[in-house]
Amino acid sequence: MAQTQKTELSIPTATISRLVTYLRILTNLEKSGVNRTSSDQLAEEAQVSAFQVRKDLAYFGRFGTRGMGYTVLTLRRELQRILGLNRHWNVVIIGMGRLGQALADYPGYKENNLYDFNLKGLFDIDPAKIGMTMHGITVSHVNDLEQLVREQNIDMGFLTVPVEKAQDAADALIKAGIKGILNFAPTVLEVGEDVAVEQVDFMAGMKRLAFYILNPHLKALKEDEE
Amino acid sequence: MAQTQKTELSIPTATISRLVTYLRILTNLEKSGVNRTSSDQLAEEAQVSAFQVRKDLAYFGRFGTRGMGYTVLTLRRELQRILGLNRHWNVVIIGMGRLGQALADYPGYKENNLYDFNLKGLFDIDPAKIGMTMHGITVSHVNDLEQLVREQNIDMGFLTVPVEKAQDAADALIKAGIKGILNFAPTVLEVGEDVAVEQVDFMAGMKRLAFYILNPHLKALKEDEE
DNA sequence: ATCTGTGAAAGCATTCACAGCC
DNA sequence: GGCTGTGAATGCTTTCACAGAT
Repeated sequence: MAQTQKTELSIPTATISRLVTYLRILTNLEKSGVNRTSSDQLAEEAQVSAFQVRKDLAYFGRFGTRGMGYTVLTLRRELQRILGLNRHWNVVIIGMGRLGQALADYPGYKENNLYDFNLKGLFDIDPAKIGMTMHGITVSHVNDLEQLVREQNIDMGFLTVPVEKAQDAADALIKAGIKGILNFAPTVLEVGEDVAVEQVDFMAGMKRLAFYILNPHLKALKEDEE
Repeated sequence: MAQTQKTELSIPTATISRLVTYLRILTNLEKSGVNRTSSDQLAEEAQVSAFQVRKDLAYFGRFGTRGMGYTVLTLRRELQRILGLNRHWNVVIIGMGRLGQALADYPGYKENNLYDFNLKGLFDIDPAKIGMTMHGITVSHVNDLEQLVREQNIDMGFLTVPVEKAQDAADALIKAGIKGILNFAPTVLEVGEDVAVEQVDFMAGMKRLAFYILNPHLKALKEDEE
């Protein structure tokens, strides 16, 4: 039982990735002072078809004017809302090795009215790291995770621990009540179906790239736009 | 003309991503001293269906024995060969900011007989950076890229420049003869169809994650594995 | 005339069922 | 009996063609 209940309308995951791209393009257009755009223009910048742009938007509503196109400001705001980027997101990092430290130092988590991710906690299990202050935040033991998540309403966790500890760390995040994990460890996490995981793995990207360099014809199933 | 010529057999891009995952699982099994495995075991570890594992492998040949399963060593070697990871890959980094430096420092580009990516050059256009030595390699001006690519047979480039310079840098890589780009800049590169691009963008991952946390039912189109 | 929004068709990827081999 | 390999069926995503709005 509980077979694939189609809740309302299933949206392709590829659509969500493209919405992120469209939002970026709209932001750039807005910064350049452009007021109106079209599915054609968005399609060209995102290198997809104009059909695709319109279909992607149609999953969420009607945002344009026939014969006229889209208002950049309006569509930008709508995509921001759809993606949930019109509110604050509270984030913790678990695993304060090189990568965790680099992410704690990253300057780009806020962009004016576009998105606002707030680093609220840093965690590790290594006694040598606990108590250190990085980027104004003191590193705590993973045991204290649950308390912080409750008190500060944490939304997502970055998982930057060594691969052999990734599942344990994920379990700790989930037990603490976190609903989304950005997983930098090269492993497939087991999580319940109420927890979202996005994978970030540049080595996997390199390996796919190696394949596609060796097999260029497999990428050539594309055409000239126009 | 030149419409979608189906060259031999088009392989889903998702299949390539999964092959990378299967290879990692096989490597771990091998390290643990396991000799034989099955599509069921691989499926469980990769969190896909056993059908999927067999179909993915079937695009490339027959690697198992009916009734018996797969030999870990053999299948690991085959996947390595299919993905092109049984040879050396020569890599350059273009853009020696924080991220470029972190990637130059990364210790994991070789793993025994599993893969071997060699950093052969570091490039920038900032006079302040050119001449500096990082990780034993001197940073050169992008103008010298073409010569190095020819002399050293460079296969791929990591693009770690600011987003507004990404297309120019990609053009320089392509002009120099590089066939694959690992793009860390948040932009869709325009490249010819004989150049492969893989995107690495953790901020985009965060934004998708925000959407899926807000819309958990869209991920719930899955089932219990038995 | 122009460009969006959308049902229908086509094209892909996944799932299935079972034939084939150990 | 057990587990792979694979054509056929299903289901999902993209493409298309055109109706609808300005």
